[in-house]
Amino acid sequence: MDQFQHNSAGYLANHMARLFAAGLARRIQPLGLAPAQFMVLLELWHSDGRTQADLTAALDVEQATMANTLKRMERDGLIRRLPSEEDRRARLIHLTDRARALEAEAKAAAGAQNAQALAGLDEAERATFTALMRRVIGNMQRG
Amino acid sequence: MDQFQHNSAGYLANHMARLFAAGLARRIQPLGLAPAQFMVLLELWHSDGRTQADLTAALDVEQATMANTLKRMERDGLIRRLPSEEDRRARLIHLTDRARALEAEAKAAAGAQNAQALAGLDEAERATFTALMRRVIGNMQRG
DNA sequence: ATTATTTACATAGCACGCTATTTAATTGGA
DNA sequence: TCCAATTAAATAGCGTGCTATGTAAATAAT
Repeated sequence: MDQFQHNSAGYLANHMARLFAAGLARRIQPLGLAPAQFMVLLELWHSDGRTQADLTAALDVEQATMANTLKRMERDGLIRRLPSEEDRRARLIHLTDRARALEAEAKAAAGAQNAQALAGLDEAERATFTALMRRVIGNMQRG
Repeated sequence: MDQFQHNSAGYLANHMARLFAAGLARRIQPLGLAPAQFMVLLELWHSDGRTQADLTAALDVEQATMANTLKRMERDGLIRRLPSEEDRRARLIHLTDRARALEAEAKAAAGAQNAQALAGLDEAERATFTALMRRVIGNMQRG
């Protein structure tokens, strides 16, 4: 039936994620940021000077995905990589002044996107929604 | 805080959609299909011989995205494009025998992925979940 | 009828996700 | 100690999403 795709959780999840990404992209583009860069910045604003492996684990993406995102962030002047003292294979990721200066505005933009997405949902509905997403994520992670 | 990204609806939506896509990809790969191709096939199994513009609207992606997906599907022997009689700009998309033969197996694979994702959710929870996703999608579409 | 606009599709170029492979450094075991 | 296994990161190649442009056909407006 025609409803199969539009009713399936998988289709809705994909559609919803695309709309989230597009909305966030539109809002942070004036700051010179892309969505995946913003996620890395969230981690680094929280604690700077981490390894690529640490960021990879924190955001649950593949190592190669993170490596490419960091390459673009370095190109764009958002991070610098300094050799680690303890492990000569690793390079620690450090925010630039430019990236540090973007924190408030970027977080506000992301907050606005979340607010728009969740408009009309009361606190209980928001809690239910995120709890259900977490359960579904858990189901797919083990398996 | 560390919880910002992992608790935000946007992060969860992105994560969930990636897990859905990865699970579906793994399940339909033995059939020689990729996720976006499967979505197009769902539309064509339902009604064949449509225009690219029609498929674009049905799946709510950009025209260029659909054009590229259809190019790969043609390359992979899933579709053929026949000139439209009424409009010489348009080419109607037709399933090949190979694509037609994959319907049952591919739908079963997608159903299994959805079942895994929604395991442990009763009917009411599933209904709540999809209803909430639809509301959130609606919020982001208008604006 | 001619011109302007719209429509259908293709293409270029980019972001970001993935798998698979390679290189270099570190760690562990014989 | 020396060799094997592991670990950190880079790179290649691809799928799928996007915006921006270009081209040809169809439609609308003058």
